[in-house]
Amino acid sequence: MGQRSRATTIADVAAHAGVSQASVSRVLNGRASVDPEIVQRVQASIAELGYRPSPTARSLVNGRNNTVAMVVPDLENPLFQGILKGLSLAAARDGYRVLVADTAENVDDEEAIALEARLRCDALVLCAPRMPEAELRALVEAVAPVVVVNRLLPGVEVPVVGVDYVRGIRDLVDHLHALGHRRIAYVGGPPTSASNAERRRGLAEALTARPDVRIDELPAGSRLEDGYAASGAVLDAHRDGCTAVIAFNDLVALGLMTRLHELGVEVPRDLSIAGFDDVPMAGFATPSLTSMSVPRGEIGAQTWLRLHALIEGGPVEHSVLHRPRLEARDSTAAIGVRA
Amino acid sequence: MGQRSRATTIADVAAHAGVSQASVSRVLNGRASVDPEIVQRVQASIAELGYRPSPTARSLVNGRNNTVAMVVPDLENPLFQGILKGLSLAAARDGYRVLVADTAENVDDEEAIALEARLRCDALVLCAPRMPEAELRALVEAVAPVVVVNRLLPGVEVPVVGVDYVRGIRDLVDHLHALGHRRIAYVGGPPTSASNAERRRGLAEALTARPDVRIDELPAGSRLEDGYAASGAVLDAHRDGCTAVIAFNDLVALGLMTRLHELGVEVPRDLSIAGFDDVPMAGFATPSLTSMSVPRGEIGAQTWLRLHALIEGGPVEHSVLHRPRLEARDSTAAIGVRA
DNA sequence: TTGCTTTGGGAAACCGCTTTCTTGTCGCTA
DNA sequence: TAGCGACAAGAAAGCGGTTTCCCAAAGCAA
Repeated sequence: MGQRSRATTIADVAAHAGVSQASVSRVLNGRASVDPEIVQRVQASIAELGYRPSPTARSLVNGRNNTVAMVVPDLENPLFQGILKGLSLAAARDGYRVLVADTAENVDDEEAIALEARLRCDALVLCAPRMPEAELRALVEAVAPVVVVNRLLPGVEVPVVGVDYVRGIRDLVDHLHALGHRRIAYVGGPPTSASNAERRRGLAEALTARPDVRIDELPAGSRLEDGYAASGAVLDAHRDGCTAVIAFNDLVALGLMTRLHELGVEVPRDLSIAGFDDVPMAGFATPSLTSMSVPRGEIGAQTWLRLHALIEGGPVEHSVLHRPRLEARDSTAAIGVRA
Repeated sequence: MGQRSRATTIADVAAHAGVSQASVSRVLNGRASVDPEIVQRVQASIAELGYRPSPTARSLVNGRNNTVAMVVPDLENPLFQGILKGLSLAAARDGYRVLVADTAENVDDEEAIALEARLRCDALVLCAPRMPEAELRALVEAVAPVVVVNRLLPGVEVPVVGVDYVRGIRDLVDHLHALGHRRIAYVGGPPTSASNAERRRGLAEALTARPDVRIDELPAGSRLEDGYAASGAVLDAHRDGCTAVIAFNDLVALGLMTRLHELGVEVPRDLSIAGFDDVPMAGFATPSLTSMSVPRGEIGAQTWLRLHALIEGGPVEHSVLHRPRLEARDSTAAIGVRA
């Protein structure tokens, strides 16, 4: 690419070394047995001319890029960042690069962006796609090889890597239950979020397993502001008997705690609060926030593993859901005297 | 790319429409005057066959990719994430995609990664490169067109987009000075960080401008843990007369505040604390954290502006340093009774 | 020595486009 | 009616590699 003045090509090298292009190519790719003397000459010429093969030309003939694209709804989401980092590092080890495509939460653009990205890459990672399930099924069909992250897609021949939110939430409810809590408020995430739906399924399962628990659902969102704004509803629930809160994620939990602190509600004495994701800040909140830890980088690495296998046509490792790990900290405590 | 079974090519379209490849290409690119009837036929064939031109083949002949790479020391750094997001959205508007290359803070790999990335792209963004200045100068020469972010490079023909840390720190010192603080502790960042050096220059300038101020430098780092761990040194400085702290960034400030809270030091009554970067959490800390706000997305957008101009060979907008905006919050207050 | 199989390496085809070059057709003027 | 210029569209030449195909030389057995 680019406007460097006439980069040296394989033809230049061939001429300089007095051999054919084919031989240079063979040397370059370590093909067949080439006369050691020719290898020498070619390598010398390459070094002298500072020759670097054009990846584009190679792509054209090889039909592959050594590039994959990650399509993501919002690059600023810490979860996706961690996944991107893990993916990009793992891919780099295999000589692949990662292209990012931010759909800016624009559901209608998702498909077009994915298709376009696929044209430039050997494979795709669809990160938490927002589109309706039917469309998604058609899309993954069209853009294979592809790995879907953080969105379940039952009965489809596509590896899915994600978080077992159902299990995570159940574990979290168990934790609170063990602390004596029976009335729990769930401060929910964006209504369109698939992972929010998973969390709610977890709540439903937990209810079935523990009939003595009651859960109040309060709508909120996914950001600090949303948690902050949900404080009113939470306090209502509290007055109504809730002793613990599960927030959609840590940001919501932190925002909520901030507001509760302002209002003089003491956590965990008056109210236990738990988040999800275990963002770095969770351990540094006051009080430190109980959360479910999600291995972000690991998810990225696992994603690459599957994508790579798919690209190489090797055996496809199957889907995997990472079970979040409970990080019990100070924001949840045994139920005690109520304010 | 990819293993789809023999994608349709321009030749297929030409055959199907009964015209030459050249005509199809002309239709595709809106070139010259083509018989409207042929345009019709070609477009019909394209639609019917579901033809999409190969970006790779186009790249080969056009000598460009419509892709740029962003080389970054650590994708998990919130600052770089914001820049990446801004860059990628702005570039997308012009039909460009962004490739990410994480050097994992590995200084020795930076050059190789940058050169390799440049081979696949039309241009490069070097984000806070860690390498020594001499090498960097040689590198930017080699990989042009390039824009450097968050690292000053005086006297070089390369656009630099960044943050005016010097000015930001001076403004912050002014803020504290206005509140009556004269003894300030600076909890510094990583020794190799160029932006840390800039901040220190800001401190030096502030001292010159305000001879009545004294600043104690304490080494720390860039993360929550580093701030947490720096509490001992900060308390020493406090006992020694410091009434305010400027932290390398918000994470350090937040980590420090967490520890101080644990130790019963009250902010801002006993000690004023200010951070830098204005991460989302800053406004939600307890007390809310005074910080210098940096327009992350805007930096990304500005970077694209320059890169695009460079690629197109248009007039190069020159370097720009964004002056951080003071977000005065509750963690800094007028000097008062000391604990 | 002859004849056959290896084997190394060059010529050329090809990947899927864009663009130049060339040809053929049409319309116009003399 | 012949002749010239415009112009639309096809043929073909790249872009920079890889790979097939083929030939010449070498190695070996008979």
